[in-house]
Amino acid sequence: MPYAAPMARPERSSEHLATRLREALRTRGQRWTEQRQLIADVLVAADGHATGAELVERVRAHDPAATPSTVYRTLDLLEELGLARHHHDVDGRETYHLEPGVEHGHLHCRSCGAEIELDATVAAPILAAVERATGFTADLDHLSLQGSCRACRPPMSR
Amino acid sequence: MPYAAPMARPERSSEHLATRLREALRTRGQRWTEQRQLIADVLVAADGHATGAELVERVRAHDPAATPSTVYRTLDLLEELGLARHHHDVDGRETYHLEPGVEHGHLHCRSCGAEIELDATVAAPILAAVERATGFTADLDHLSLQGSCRACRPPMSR
DNA sequence: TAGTCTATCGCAACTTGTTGCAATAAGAGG
DNA sequence: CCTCTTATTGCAACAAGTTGCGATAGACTA
Repeated sequence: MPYAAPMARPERSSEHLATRLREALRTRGQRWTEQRQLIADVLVAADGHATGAELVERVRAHDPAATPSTVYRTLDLLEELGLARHHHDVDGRETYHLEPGVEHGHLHCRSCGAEIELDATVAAPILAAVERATGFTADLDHLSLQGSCRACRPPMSR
Repeated sequence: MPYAAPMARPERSSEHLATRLREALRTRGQRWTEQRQLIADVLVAADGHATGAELVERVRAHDPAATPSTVYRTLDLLEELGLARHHHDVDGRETYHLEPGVEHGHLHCRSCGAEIELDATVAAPILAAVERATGFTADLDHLSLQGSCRACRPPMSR
């Protein structure tokens, strides 16, 4: 049994993101454009994680007229609408991913570079420990730890 | 009794950092320069936390000839020598602080903006919970959580 | 003190994002 | 289909860091 099993994800088809985006924009009096469709599609295609710069590059591959400012503004918008998230990776670069619908945290292994996602069930005892130790209610979505994963941890340390 | 008391810090005088830096540089065949002295002094004076840009600005206030590249390279060097640390704040900006000699993590309250430092004693049960839940050995130095502190948490939530 | 080796510095160009503003175009109404 | 309002876009300038390279200057030796 894996100790941090990949979580089951809700559907993530391009059509669904596009639809949700389109509806959210309508109700806010905002506009549906081809660029926004394209950016949503690219983000879907990048399913795992992608940095801002990577997304800009991929969007421009499809539509050279698109500018970084548009891409970043659209990503901000997706985030505002709760359809995507970003956090800053170890080098400070922005990393975007679709909002999986399920809150989750990240573990980053400094030896092998692995990124492990942490779902609410696995994280619950951790958040409970935070609360007991500090009185602080932490957001799972912003829980991002670095260290050594089980495979990389030197057997003798501690 | 505060739930996350400020930790007792070891001495942090400018002289001590400068001395440690000078010695570390010597043993590595590296050089002691006025700029490095100045940058170390500025970092000491900024005791709490300071962003990279703030440090650059303060260094240039004392020595307008200093360039950003030199400041950032020196900060990297201090980090390599274990004398300073940096992490990325909520906006992705680099925040530097002196290595306090004691590992610690950070809690950031999203309501009031408070930054709370978390020492090893307080954090121990949290790291233990991480290990139990995931098999992952986390670095306290990179533990950085966002959420609501005890004072800001809405009384009825959860 | 002078000479030598090479680490460090300043510069300039580049990367990753962000922001203000004028031009464009989405979408609603006639 | 045309018009009008204003959200969105592209542009250009800026902010925060990073990197390669030639010039400068520590620090060791004689």
